[in-house]
Amino acid sequence: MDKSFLIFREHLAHSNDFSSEELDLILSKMEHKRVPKKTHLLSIGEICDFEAFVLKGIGISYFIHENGSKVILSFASESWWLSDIESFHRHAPSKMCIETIEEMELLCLSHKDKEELLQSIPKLERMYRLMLQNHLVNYQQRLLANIAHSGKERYQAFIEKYPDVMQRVPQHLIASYLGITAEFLSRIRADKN
Amino acid sequence: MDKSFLIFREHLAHSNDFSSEELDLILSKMEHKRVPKKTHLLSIGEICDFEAFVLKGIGISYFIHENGSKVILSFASESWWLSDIESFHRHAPSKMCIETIEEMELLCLSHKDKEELLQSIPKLERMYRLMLQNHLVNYQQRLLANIAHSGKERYQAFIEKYPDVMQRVPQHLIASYLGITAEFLSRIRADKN
DNA sequence: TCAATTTGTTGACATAGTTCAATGCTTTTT
DNA sequence: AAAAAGCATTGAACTATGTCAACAAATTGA
Repeated sequence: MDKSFLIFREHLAHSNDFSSEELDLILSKMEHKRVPKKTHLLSIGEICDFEAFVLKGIGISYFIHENGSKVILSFASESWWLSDIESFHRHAPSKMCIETIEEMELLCLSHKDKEELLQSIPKLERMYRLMLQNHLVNYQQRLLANIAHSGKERYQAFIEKYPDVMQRVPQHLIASYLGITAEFLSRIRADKN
Repeated sequence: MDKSFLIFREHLAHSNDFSSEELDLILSKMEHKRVPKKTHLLSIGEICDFEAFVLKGIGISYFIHENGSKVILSFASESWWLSDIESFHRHAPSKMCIETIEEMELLCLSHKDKEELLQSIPKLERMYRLMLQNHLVNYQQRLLANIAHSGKERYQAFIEKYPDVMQRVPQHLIASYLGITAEFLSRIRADKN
């Protein structure tokens, strides 16, 4: 077993009690991929057939605004998942793009393999449900922040919460994630207080 | 069996294949409640111990902004669920409020009963997972709209998507849901085109 | 190592959306 | 039926944020 898989085993073991055999079975279905930086993993209109656990590197998912600019939906670095949930589950053409920023190492699960795993390890269903719940709460809070807080406040909360991301991705992508323009973010940062 | 429960049976049967016995078991755990209008179901700091399926009426969940105003997180009318997922699952003090707007009829499930149901009907776990997925996609799209669309566009999308809600709740709450002020929504509506 | 591209900054101006205060209209309460 | 409370509208002034354009700095690539 590749040593780099450890981060994933730990991730699974963390909040769940899978047996060693179950962990092996899960891992056996996950395809280890190495992807160069600035590479598209999913384009608009394609059907997303992966749920990728990030072993290394950082990637983004984003929509394209009518005016052509990117709207960042999420960043995914080590121990996060990268996928278009909607497309993956409904087998529908994706409305978003996914691409790498740095070189990435991923563990990818296909829809078919995921269903098989869920059949053989019912406990997994629960893990996914809990994961989705946490995810959902995150989106709720982000929506709330976008409605109730200023650009500056959102920026400050962001660097507090994701200091590493701040270092690893270009500022204009963070601006987009925060729902402000790159220029405005630059001004916020230039502000003395 | 109360005839009004039918809407819930249909809801469950719709996308899932529960046996009649399973449906009965689920229903047996759900407490039927009638709640007058303008009634608090959950206040900040309380632990939310219900997931309520709406048989009738309409309610809201909202946060209180630092300046004292409400920020509406969601409306819930017939066939929707009303709960604070975060508080319910983590047994944590709630950061939001839930209250009725019209008189409501609810089917409430407690945390303990939910866990018991999940034990006896593993298929339920899957249903919840799928429900959460849809929910999540909704929040993603709403976040996206808040970042990428103007107040006017969001308003137009809203009346398109939830024409009934528009009729049933005061305008200023819809403004809050959309992330704009009541005054600005009024001006949008006054606009000729 | 030089050119090309991407990224970040700054200024001047434009605008979507807010704030506050006044007013009239409904709905609820008594 | 009157009073009170909540709700919607409007005007005027204000502010957070966007746009466009120019430029500087950093990174990448050949």
